[in-house]
Amino acid sequence: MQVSSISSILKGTPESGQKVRVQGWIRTRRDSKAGLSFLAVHDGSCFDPIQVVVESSIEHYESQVLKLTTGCSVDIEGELKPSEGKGQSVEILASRLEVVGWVDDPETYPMSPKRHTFEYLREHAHLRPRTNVSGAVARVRNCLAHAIHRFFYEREFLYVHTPLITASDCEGAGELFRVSTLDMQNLPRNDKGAVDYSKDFFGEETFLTVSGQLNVESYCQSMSRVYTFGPTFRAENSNTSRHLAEFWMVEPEIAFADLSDCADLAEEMLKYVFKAVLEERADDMAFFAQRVDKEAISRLESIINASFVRVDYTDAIRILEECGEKFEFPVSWGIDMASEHERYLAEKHFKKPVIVMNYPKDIKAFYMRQNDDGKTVAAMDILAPGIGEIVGGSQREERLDRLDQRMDEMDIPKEHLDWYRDLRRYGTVPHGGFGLGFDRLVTYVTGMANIRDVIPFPRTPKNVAF
RNA sequence: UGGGAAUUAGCUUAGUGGUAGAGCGCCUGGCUGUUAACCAGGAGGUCCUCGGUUCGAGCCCGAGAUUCCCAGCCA
Repeated sequence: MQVSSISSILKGTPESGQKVRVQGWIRTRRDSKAGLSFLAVHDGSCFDPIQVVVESSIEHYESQVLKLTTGCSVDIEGELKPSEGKGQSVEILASRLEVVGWVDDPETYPMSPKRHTFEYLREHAHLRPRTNVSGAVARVRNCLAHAIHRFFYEREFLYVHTPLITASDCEGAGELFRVSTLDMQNLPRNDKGAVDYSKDFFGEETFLTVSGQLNVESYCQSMSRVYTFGPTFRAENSNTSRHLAEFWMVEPEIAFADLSDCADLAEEMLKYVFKAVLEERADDMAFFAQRVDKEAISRLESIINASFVRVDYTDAIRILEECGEKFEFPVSWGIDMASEHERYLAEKHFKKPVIVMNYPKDIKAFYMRQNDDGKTVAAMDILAPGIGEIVGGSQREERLDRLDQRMDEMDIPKEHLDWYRDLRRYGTVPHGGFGLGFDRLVTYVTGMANIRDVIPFPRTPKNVAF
């Protein structure tokens, strides 16, 4: 007999009165000595489990059904019928129940049916998808990823698979993880005593990428509208609730575009995916609003229906200077804003996502386009309440002479970036894009407090156990 | 990487230098179309590790490990 997902059953297929078969795992078992057991069975297809009623007349009731505990896997057939109890509309009256896998020792089963701390769940990352919260996060994460691809596909963007291994170490986005096949116990040396990377796999030093942007720009210069969506790596010793050593980033790049076009794209994309998650994962979002963050749903609704605030860096600094708030780090034009400043703008002053534009050139990357004022570059950050920077983007410097000038000023070696400079030599166009921290997006949408709880197996300093 | 906090039963935790406590979970029994079920009973402890002070250390001191929070770096 064909297996139905619990999601499709709760949506009405098959209909009440028909035979159904489900496969899943026991969440809880409650017995009535009057001769019934109630099983909550889930299969991950939606937030809710389905209630299965098992009468004592079923085969192996005493020896098996009464021994079922949280986590056991089962294969059940029965009749779908309206529930006689409160709390669910339909339930399955079981006619056959097969225990596929038992739980060895119910007392020490780590996912016992009770509340667990997030720290505890992280230590059991392989079992935490069995919990309500991790399951809901997984479905929302999936929904967001799918919506992002859909958003770009509908707008004729090309999804480009940029490389994860790179020789460029000068993108200025942080410390890199080395990639090497050299024998660490016996490193080849050159005549100066330095490690001889010409003996390494690629014949030179290589690293895991910190961004796909430079590569995706190459495709942008032919395909017009492109994006990459993949893992990126930063070897920073960051110990915060919003940093990962391995995280996923969405990086669109558009040709014949300026900074304002980039900001428009980012805003449109965020609204699109917020709308998608509210429509497609209403069950999980209701759970987050109830148990994790009261504002989880209302926050997204209010953002969908309003424009993001756009403010020039120079004006943002003035707001901070004149607000009367005591900051740990003093505010003046030219500073790289600290968390407290970004939080003040997003959480207290504007109380919604803020797009800060046109930053001082000295605190931004070499590839960002210089503005005519000689002081700023066409860069933007989107600051989200509770998260901080969720998007960072810019219009890129499309003029080769200006790009070279910035590379010289910032001591960026050119030998690995001749190909990037070529893009300005042959049919250059104004273009730009942004990077969206996908895991930060999931954190923001769900209202979860820690980014380590929105990615299946978080990589942070001293943590690669799974 | 800096500053702070934490580590006691399967989990969450209380614990005042002198016999190790609770709630939940688990097991057993009772009760009930149950749904955070309820009632009664029971089992369950390397008090993070090493060293020190003390007649005596879960508690005081030192070192280490790990985790969390804040900050920095960023997405």
